[in-house]
Amino acid sequence: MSVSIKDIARLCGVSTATVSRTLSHPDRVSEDTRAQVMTVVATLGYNVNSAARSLRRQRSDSVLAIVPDLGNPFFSAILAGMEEALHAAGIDLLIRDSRQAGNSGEVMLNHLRQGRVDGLICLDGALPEATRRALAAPDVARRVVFCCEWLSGDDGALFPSVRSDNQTGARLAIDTLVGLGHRNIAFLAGPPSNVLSQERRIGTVAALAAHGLELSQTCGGGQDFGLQAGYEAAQWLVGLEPRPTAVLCVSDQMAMGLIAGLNDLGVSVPRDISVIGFDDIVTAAYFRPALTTVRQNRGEIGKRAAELLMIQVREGAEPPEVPAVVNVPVELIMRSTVGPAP
Amino acid sequence: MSVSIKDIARLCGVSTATVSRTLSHPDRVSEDTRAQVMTVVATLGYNVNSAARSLRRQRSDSVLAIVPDLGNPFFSAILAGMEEALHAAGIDLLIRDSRQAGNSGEVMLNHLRQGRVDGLICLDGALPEATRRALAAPDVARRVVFCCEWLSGDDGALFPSVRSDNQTGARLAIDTLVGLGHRNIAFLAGPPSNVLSQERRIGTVAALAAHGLELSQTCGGGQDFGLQAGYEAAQWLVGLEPRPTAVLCVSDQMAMGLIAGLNDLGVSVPRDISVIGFDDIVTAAYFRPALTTVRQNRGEIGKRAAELLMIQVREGAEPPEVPAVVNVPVELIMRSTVGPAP
DNA sequence: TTGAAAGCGCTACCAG
DNA sequence: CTGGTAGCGCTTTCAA
Repeated sequence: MSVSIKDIARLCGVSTATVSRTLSHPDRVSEDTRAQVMTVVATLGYNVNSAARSLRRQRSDSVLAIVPDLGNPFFSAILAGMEEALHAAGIDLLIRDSRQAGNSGEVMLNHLRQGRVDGLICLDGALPEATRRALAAPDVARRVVFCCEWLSGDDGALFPSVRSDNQTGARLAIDTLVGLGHRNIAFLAGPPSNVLSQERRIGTVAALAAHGLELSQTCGGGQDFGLQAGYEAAQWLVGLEPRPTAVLCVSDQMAMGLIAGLNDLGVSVPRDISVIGFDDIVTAAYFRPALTTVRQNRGEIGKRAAELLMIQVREGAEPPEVPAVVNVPVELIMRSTVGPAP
Repeated sequence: MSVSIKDIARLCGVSTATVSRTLSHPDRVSEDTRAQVMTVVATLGYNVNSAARSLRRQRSDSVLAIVPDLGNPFFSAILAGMEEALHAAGIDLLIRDSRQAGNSGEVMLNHLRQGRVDGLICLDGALPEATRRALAAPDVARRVVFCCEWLSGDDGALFPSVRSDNQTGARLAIDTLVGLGHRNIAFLAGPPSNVLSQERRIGTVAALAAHGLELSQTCGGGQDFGLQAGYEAAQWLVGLEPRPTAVLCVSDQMAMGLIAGLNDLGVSVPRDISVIGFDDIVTAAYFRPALTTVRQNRGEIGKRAAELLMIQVREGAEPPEVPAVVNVPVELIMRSTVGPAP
C-alpha cells in the first residue's frame, strides 16, 4: 500500500486534518507546520488518492470531451485550447471518440452519472434521440457544453455552445469566388443532417443571394466529413450540367478528397474548377495545390468552450435564462485552389 | 444528491451488501433478489459512484494513453484499437497529448500515482530523464507498456512494448527503390534522438548494404515528424551533390511536406525524385501524387499494446523475466510517388 | 443466500 | 491555528 495522509500525520506529529489542510488550503495553516508537512510529503513521495478525494468532495475535477472523429486532425488544436484553459484551473481533460466506442450517448452520460467527470464538452451534434432526451434533464443539462457542433431544434437551446461564425465563413468564401467571376457555384456538404452542413449551406445561399445569384447545387452525400466522401463527390460534380466553376466544401478533408478525385478525372484545380475548404487543418497548407480555406480559430474555440463549462458547472451559479452562444470569428486564407472563372 | 445503493436497498427491503453483490457478482445472489434489485435499479436510474467503487476496490479500471501529438492522424487508429480491446474488458481509455500539457512526465506519473488510472500506455519514447528514472521503479514499471515508440537504452528493457517491424519496413522500401534503379538514396529522419528515426535508419542502411550500396545522406533536422519539418528538408535535399534520386522518409507527414517543398522548388515527384513515406495515414492515398508508403497495422498495434498492459497489470501475475517485445508486420503500399531512377 | 459492520483515504465541520 | 471525528458510497469479509 502506498503512503497516505495518516503516514504524513504520524511522522509530523500532527493530525490528518492538518495534513489535509496543508495540501488543500495551505493558507489556513501556520507557516512552520506547512513547511514541515511539505517536507515530509516530498520525502515520502506522497500523492493524494484521487478516488478518496473525489468521493469526499463529490467532484472529480475532470471533464470529458466527446470528439466525433479523433482521426480528423481538425480537433487537435481545439483540444489543446481546452486543455490549456482547464489545466490552469486544475481540471483534467479526458478525451473520447464518440464514433469509436460504438455508443456515444451512453459513454458520455455514464461518465457524468457515475461521477467520473464533472462536465461534458460535446463536439458531436449528431446524438441519438435517447441521448438528447437524457441530456435535457436539468441536472444533466447544466453540466454540458457544446463546441463546434450543437444540437439543432429545441433541445439545442438548453446548452451553451461555442462555434465558429459559420455563416460569415461561407460569405467570405462566396464573395471571393463571385469577385473572381464565378457565377455557377456548388456547395459540397457533409452528412445532410449535420448542423455544420446546414449552417454553412445557409450562409452560402444567403451570400449568393446578396449577389443576385442562386446556389447551383448541393451535394450531401457522405456519411462524414472525410476524404473519401470528398473523393466520391468529384464524380457527381463533373456530371453536372452546366458544370459549376467553383465549389465551397464543408471541410478541408472533403476539399482535398474532392481535388484528388477531380485530378483523377482529368479536371484541373483551379484552372477548370476552383475549390475552397473549411477549417484550415495543418495539411491544407502542404497540399498541392495549396488549399484555399476558411480558417477556424481552433485554439480559441476550445478555450472558450472550457471556460463556459467551468462557469456553468460552478456550484451556486444560477444558470442563465438563455445559455450563451459564442461565435468565434473566422478568416479566409487564400492559397492556390482558387482562380478566375474559366 | 443522486440515488445510492442505500436507496435501492431500502426500496427492496434488502441490505446494501445484497445490492452491491447483485451489481458486482450477480451469480452470488438468488434469482428473485437479483430480478427485484435490477428492476429498482432501472426504475430509479441508479449509477454506481465510480469514486466510491475505486476507493474501495483500490483500482480505477481505466488506463491512460500518452500520445506525443494528437494532431498527427497517425495515432487515431491505434487509439481505436486500444479502446476496442480495453472496452471489451470493461476498462476505460483516457487519452493525453504529452506535448500539450507541457509536462509529459509528471502528467503521466501523477495519474498513476494518484490512482486515477491502473496503467499507462506510452506512445512517446522521448521522455525527460527524471521521468525515465521514476518509471523504472518496480511498482511503476509493471504498470507501463510502450507502444510504437519505446525507451532506448537500459531502461527500455524494463517495459513490454509493441511496435511495427521498422527495419523490415525500411527494407521493403529500399528493395523497391533499388529494383527501380535508384543508387543514390537519402533518408529523411525526424528528431535525431528519436528511436523511430534511428531504427528505420538502421534498417535503411542494412538494406542498402545488402545491395552493396551506402546510404547517401541522412537529414535529421526536424523537432518532430510533421509537415513543416519535411517541407524545410526539401531545401537540404536539392542542395546535395550529387542529388539523391530517391528519399525514404520516416513519416508520411514529413514525406508530404517534403513533396510540397520539392514542388515549390520546381522539382517533380516522382520524375526527378522518388519519395516513400512511413505510416500510411489516411491522407496518403488522397495526396497528389498519391503517396507510396510503408503501412503500419495501426489497429493491431493498439490492440496488442492494450492486451499486454492488461496482462501485466493483473494482480498476482508475476512479471516475466524479460518483458515481451511484439513486432507487428508492415507492408509496402505502392502508389504514385515512386518511379524509375532518372 | 443474506446481513452487519468495518473501512478504503480524504475533507470539512465543529470545538477548543 | 489545530485536532477529533463523522462520513462520502461502495465492497467485502465474517457470521448467521
